[in-house]
Amino acid sequence: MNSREVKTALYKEIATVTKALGNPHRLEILDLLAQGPVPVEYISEHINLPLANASQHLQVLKKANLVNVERKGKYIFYALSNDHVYDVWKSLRKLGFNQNQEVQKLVDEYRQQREDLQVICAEELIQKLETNDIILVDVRPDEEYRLGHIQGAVSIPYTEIREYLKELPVDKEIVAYCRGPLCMMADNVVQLLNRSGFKAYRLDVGVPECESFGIALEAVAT
Amino acid sequence: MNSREVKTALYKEIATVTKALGNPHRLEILDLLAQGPVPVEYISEHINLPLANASQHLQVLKKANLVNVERKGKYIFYALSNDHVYDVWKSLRKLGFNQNQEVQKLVDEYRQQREDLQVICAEELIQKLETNDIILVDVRPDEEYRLGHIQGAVSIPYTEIREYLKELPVDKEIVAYCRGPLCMMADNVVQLLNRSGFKAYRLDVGVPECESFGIALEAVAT
DNA sequence: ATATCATTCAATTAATTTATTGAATGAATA
DNA sequence: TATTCATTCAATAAATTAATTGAATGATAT
Repeated sequence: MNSREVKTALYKEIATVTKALGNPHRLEILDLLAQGPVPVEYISEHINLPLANASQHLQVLKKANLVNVERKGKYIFYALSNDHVYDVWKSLRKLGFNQNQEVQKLVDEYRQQREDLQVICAEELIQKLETNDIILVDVRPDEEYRLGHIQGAVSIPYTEIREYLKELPVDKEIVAYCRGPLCMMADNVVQLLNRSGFKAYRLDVGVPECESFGIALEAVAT
Repeated sequence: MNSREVKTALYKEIATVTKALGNPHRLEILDLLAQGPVPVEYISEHINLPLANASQHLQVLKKANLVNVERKGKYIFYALSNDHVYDVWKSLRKLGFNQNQEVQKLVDEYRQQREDLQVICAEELIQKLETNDIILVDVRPDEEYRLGHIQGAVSIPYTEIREYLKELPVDKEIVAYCRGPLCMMADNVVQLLNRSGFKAYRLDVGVPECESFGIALEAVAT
């Protein structure tokens, strides 16, 4: 095997993995799996994809070694096979945001309620946690909260936020977070909270990035 | 536009960019463009791809905003549109190496002459440059050397190394480098040098990564 | 042991991607 | 202004990918 042949084979191999990533549904699956291992059914429901279809895409990811499979009782749980996978997704996301005006426009349009939407970064959260007495709210589905959430956060799924409006203290700042930059669950919650008289912020990173910023996580023991 | 529609559009946009990356030839083009802006013809020759085919792939990259186009005289130069593109390629490369045993096997097999191949990392190069009196050799094609190389390096394209064997001093250590981890030009040179009685190493990073390790680059004024 | 049911498979169709060929463009130089 | 030639376009055929449907697995738990 000469150098040209090795090179051809190398790029082919890496392109195979890249191809497995090059599908909107599969990217969304990875973004969801970054929250923690979940069964096929959960994926199918949460990203609005027929079950057989979700399974098929998972097979593609599995063949590319991007996900791990583990059976627990009745369900088969899929998980990202390691941190490199999320790293790639992060850099793809960043590239998409910076290269593609379409992407930026989409997010900007959806977040045009920016007067109501104050975003804070990881460092600001750490500072607020140290100096202020804030309430940290995890607005993802409860399943994902249980798999892992920021230390001290309470779980209020975005679908249930209205029921908690009366219970939340108006005199404390509230920081809401969700899956990550492309996730809009926190946006909606923060908007509603601010319009209801609270002082609320959204965290600009999601649970998967937290540890790299020195934000400790914890999980609900099962 | 509701949240589901925004999400679908977002993932679709990012998947479009990812798809543009998901082809072996296009990945190799990006790896080459990371060395500096070159015309279509240069790409076609160096990655062994018919001209019309190379052009076609470049159009795909262009449509995805991954490359910039600039005419200079007779030639049209293509370049990576920004650092994010190389970041993605880097993380894909890392993922490919870690996930895919095929990739590792390929590189290992090609480098099975490991007795002859001592690899040093960026930090070790910096140390050697400070303490020892070494010779740093850029073994890429001269065009790429001129576009940018490590400060103080001399250009000895790997195709011409045999002609320089007599001129190189046997009493100094030699460090050779090339395009990056997937590039084998330095491997071949280092192997030949060591078998010819020199003390030679290969640098494990390429020119594009150098600056992030604090290794200064310089270019030949045109 | 068997019924349940979460998941995968299989087969079809439609859509997209790729390589190849030769012709067309169009900017730059003489 | 004409000619050169680097690059792109266009058209075709082959190969790959994706969605859909309903049937088939096969491990779990009763």
